[in-house]
Amino acid sequence: MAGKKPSPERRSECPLNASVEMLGDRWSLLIIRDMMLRGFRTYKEFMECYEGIATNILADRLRKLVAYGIIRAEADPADGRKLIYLLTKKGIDLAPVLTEMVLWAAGHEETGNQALVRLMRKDKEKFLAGVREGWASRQLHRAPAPRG
Amino acid sequence: MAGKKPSPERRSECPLNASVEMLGDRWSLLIIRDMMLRGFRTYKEFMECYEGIATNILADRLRKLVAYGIIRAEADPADGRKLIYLLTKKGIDLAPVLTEMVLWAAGHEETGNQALVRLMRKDKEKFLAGVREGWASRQLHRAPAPRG
DNA sequence: TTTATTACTTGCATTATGCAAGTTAAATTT
DNA sequence: AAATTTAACTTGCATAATGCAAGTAATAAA
Repeated sequence: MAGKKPSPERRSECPLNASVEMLGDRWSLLIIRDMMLRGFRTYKEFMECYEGIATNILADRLRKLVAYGIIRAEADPADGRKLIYLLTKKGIDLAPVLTEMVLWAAGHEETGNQALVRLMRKDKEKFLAGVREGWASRQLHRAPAPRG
Repeated sequence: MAGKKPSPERRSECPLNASVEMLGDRWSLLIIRDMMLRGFRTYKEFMECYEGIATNILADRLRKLVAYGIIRAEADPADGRKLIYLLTKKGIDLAPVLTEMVLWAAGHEETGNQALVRLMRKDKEKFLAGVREGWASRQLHRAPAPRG
């Protein structure tokens, strides 16, 4: 198994705590949502996030997500200014977490994006398979995301 | 449907954002874990959380979780000093979220509590049914939690 | 009636977040 | 080729959240 790090200074060994320490803030999961469901891949695109993330926070979260192995960055061969951020396997594996969080909120709060919710509810497994294959964002949005 | 509140000032209508605004911090989900999986019900018990929550933060999070309708508090008829905190339906419905977060971390990080992880992996649906029926905490821990 | 317990609150230091402006390198326009 | 844009940040500073230690009020136990 490549990629299981011992992690030096966790508050506890609990796997939920590990998730919370990596993802338990107001922005990380929203960035992952924009990558997974909206096909966003560049800094500038992430700045267009509905919720209005601050630029220094975005830079910090991208750095941390890379450090955790949830996303990776590579240079755009077509444009030397751009970095392209991509979900790793570990990042794509967050799809079930995002899905359950969406379904929970949609079931208990007044929320929008009912198209997404319906898709998730109708066939959760199919939706997750779609995310793994990378078509979820194109399915749901204008999705300019070409394959990496 | 009782209990769907319009929520005045969300950063966006996205259901994931709604979840993140309610649960996206370093403590809320750990408190819910301790209620759901360890059978904790009082302030003093929550203070024993593995990760060492500060008392003012605990008070704040309990207040917010009550305000969100995720937990509720009732007086202990047997001891006037005690308040008993209980998960609502909305709170119990977080079981799939917690489960996926646990499985994700356990699959990608070095973590402990493998008994819990095995139970979740072996039969996720059965585990979730157990949480709903309230036996999960007794299954997994010393669990002094009698029924409410 | 004194001591303990429970569930907090308060005050203050530290850390994280948010906002506006500035920087660097690479591309595009003139 | 020079000037302007664009992309991806960084920096500085104000505000908010978190963490720590100590204190408080109500009830219960000794």
